[in-house]
Amino acid sequence: MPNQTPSIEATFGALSDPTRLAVVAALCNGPSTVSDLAAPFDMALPSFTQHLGVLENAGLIVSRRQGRARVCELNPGALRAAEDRLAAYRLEWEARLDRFETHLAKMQKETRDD
Amino acid sequence: MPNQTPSIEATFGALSDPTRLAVVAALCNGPSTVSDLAAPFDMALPSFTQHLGVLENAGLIVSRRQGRARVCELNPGALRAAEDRLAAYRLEWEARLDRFETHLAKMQKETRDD
DNA sequence: CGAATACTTAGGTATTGACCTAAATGACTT
DNA sequence: AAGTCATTTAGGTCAATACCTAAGTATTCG
Repeated sequence: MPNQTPSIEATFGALSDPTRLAVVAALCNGPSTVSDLAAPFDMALPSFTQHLGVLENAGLIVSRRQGRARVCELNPGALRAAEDRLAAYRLEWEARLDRFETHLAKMQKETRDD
Repeated sequence: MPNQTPSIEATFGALSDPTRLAVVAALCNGPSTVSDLAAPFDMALPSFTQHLGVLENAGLIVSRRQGRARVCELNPGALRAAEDRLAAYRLEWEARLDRFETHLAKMQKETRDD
């Protein structure tokens, strides 16, 4: 069996390599076989399929056998999950900044009122 | 000198570790010193500061010396950059799906019209 | 069936990454 | 100036990752 719902760390880890990032970009244009995906890279095939394994374990791609080839496809759900996670951090930080600024404004007002 | 504008791979790599992800989460609540950040982790300090170094090289945090302590702070710009990159992939994929569905619909219509 | 195609499996090397301890620095405190 | 606190530097271990070559399996084609 492939894996459970992959951790967000695994997703980010999968995206932390230029080869794998390029594969994700390529798959934006639609599903593709392993060898078509591998063609642009100056890398032995077993090394390349290892990268595909990382992407698949991270849930970023799915694949199915089709005859003697294997077709890979992007899973936009995983992209969205990573995106949402980052947005949550950023929003939390921005909310804190807002609170801080409100607090500062109140302090200044109180100082004026003394 | 610290570094140039960090690559998106470096950013994702920095986010691919549970310790570092927890640091990012902690820094959402505001700036903090190295030892305050380190306190929750069962890890020697030099190991922990190595993680901070990875986050800083990736542009996810910035730090300044303050007396004998070092204060770290989140850089939401880097979060946003990573978020935008993921969104771009996802949107490209979704646009492709739309085109594909439009194409399918047209094919069906033409078949009916034969 | 035999040859070609599309991958996968097996197994090895070299670099990187995550941790550690011990010792050094730099900055306040008394 | 001596002591303490916050962090860094130095240097070493162990496991994981990124690659490789060679050989195997599965599928299609002639």
